[in-house]
Amino acid sequence: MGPTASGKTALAVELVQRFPMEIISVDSALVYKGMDIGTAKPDAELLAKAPHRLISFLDPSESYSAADFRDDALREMADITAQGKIPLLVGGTMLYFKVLREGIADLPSADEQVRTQLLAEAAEKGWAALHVELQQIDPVAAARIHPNDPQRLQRALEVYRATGRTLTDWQQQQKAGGVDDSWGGDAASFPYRVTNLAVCPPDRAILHKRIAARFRAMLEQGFYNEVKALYERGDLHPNLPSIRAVGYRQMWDCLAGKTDYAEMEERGVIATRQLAKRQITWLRSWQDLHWFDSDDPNLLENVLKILAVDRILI
RNA sequence: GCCCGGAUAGCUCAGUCGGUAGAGCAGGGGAUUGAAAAUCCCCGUGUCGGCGGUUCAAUUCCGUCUCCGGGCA
Repeated sequence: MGPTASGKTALAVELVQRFPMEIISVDSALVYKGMDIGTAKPDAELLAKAPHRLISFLDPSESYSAADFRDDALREMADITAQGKIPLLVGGTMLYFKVLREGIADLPSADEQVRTQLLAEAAEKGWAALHVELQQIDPVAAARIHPNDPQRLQRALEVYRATGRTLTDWQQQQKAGGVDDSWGGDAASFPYRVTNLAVCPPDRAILHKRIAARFRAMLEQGFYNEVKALYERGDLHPNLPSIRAVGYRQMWDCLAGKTDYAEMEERGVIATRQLAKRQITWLRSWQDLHWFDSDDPNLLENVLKILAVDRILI
């Protein structure tokens, strides 16, 4: 694990070349086809040396979810372990890591019809009114969800309208099932022992420099043309999860003539920094996490020590 | 050289009819259950350009200097 631009891929490639491991990507943007440069996806040469699972299998017009990821990742982990190898989960989408380990409530998936309806109601009455509505049907969720958080409000109401049961109901059922054990998860739901590793520069300023340098490198590698190709398809739009990804959203605005090139670069870098900050917030409260300095010359050696202690590698 | 307009938070600016000031952005902290690279919450003391003057009190008024725009020569 680690924030964006912290060197996760480089470390993973070193590990997978030396040991019987296989990489599973834990990244909500790498899943998309045709989104390579801006997601810092490993290039073909690197993928040949270090294959990644769960990348480049979804069209950018499609949505993916944490629950989808859990299913897919468990399937890949089973496949890798069946071959006598160790799954190496690498990425920066912390919710995916969390859901993989702890499980997720058996909620219905997104319902476009209900969402569209809720959006229309919000446009008419405002989200505050919908928050009041949620307070009446699910006061526990309403207390947790801020009235200004349309995404979560919409979801909580969607679950109720689609199933007649509240979000809180569903989540309590999950807890009763005992799948939220904090370390390894319940054995049936997540039958693995894990070692949690994070790479990150200890100094935020260093991470910021790496982010700016990498965004510039992406532009030099043809990021503009990559997004232009998506833009010109005509069926994609900025409300899709894919196009909302950091960098893509800013480039989209530039292609649409809303911002100029210089502003795109500035905003792209800013959005990346903000993403990194949120990722670090997740990691700070992560249990049993081993931290490593991205720039430590003995990084690999130190990681191997931990893997030995945890008896992942003997 | 002269005239006009600026100079206030890291940036862009608002404001104080004289009682030491606040927005947006950036930045920092936090939340996070089918969109999560998403979505949201909290956090604002800074020689109010320098120096003088008037005043009980000047960032505010006056003078002057410096710098930055723009105009006239």
